[in-house]
Amino acid sequence: MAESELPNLTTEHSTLDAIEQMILRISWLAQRQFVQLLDDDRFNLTLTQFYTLLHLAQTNGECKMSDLAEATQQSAAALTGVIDRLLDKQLVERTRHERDRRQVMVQITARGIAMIAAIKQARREQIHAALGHLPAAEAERLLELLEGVLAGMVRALERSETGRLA
Amino acid sequence: MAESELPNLTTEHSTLDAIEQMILRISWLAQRQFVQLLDDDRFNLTLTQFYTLLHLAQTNGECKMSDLAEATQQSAAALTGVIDRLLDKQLVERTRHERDRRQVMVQITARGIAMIAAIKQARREQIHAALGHLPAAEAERLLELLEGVLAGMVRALERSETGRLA
DNA sequence: TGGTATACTCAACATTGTTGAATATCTATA
DNA sequence: TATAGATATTCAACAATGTTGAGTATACCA
Repeated sequence: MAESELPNLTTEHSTLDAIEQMILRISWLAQRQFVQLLDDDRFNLTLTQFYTLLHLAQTNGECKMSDLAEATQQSAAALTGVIDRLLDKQLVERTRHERDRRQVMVQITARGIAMIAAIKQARREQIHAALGHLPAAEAERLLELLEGVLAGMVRALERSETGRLA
Repeated sequence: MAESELPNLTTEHSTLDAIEQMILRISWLAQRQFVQLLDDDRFNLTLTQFYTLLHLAQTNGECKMSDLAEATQQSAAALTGVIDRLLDKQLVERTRHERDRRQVMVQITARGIAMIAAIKQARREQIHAALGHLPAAEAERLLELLEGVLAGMVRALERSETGRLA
């Protein structure tokens, strides 16, 4: 399917090129599928809001705005607006750092934690529908390989960022 | 929808859960990385513009607005604006269907084709930077597994769409 | 001919993203 | 202790995308 619709722009493409196409298509589909889920009346979150809230759920306690911006790959200015809307939904709280009054600290609320848990459960059902047929051994192997992919992408992203941000 | 075939959630789903997390994170990073690339002065495209142009490159000749909207998962109203901007950049042309004057046909220009080719080449270099370290055998195995993932996701998405769209 | 379906655009609005300026606060130095 | 500069964040103005619903033009059918 993927191979046949590639308009062979160069002579040959390697396994890596095929993996690239696959990752692009899986990313597109995964996000679309997930956006569909988040749009449900129970959640009513955007993708950006979810990723931001997820990071807050994963870091116990408070999180500095600038750290959160870096972790979720957003500019500080963009994050301000996202947090505004999460605040409206009472999913996070915003306070000032006690000693350094410049810093704004964000913390997830109990309601936010419940929201993330509910989304994860729904997502779990979705992923089982998509991948439940995979034999356990294959799943293990896939996980290992994906860990390698993620590590490689993080490194590549960090390298390209030092060239533009720092 | 997923309830009927819901595998027992109480037992042993840690690997699939981990894969789910991994796919979410990789999707997020892959998209961000790609957006960064498209933002380059050479291209200056958004993700939506790219996917729209890509589909036009893959379908030789003209494409109906409504077909293009469905293929790229956008509403007709949203697509109108996207095509407006691709038109400004002289990457596509817009004409009317000769017989059915209601239909608007879009076609990629030579300049658009060159743009897609250049982006694919740059993307190829990016993926090599991220995954070039993978041994060939691992890459082959990863590709096979990703094909399975993609097939599962397409099936799951089709099932969930028939329940809401059709 | 009239009525309805189809194909698309437009208008109004929300969210996200960018950049650069503004504000508040901390820190180091003379 | 001033004060200059660095740091952390927000704000303002704008662009792109997305949604819904209304409007316009065209096709088709009875």
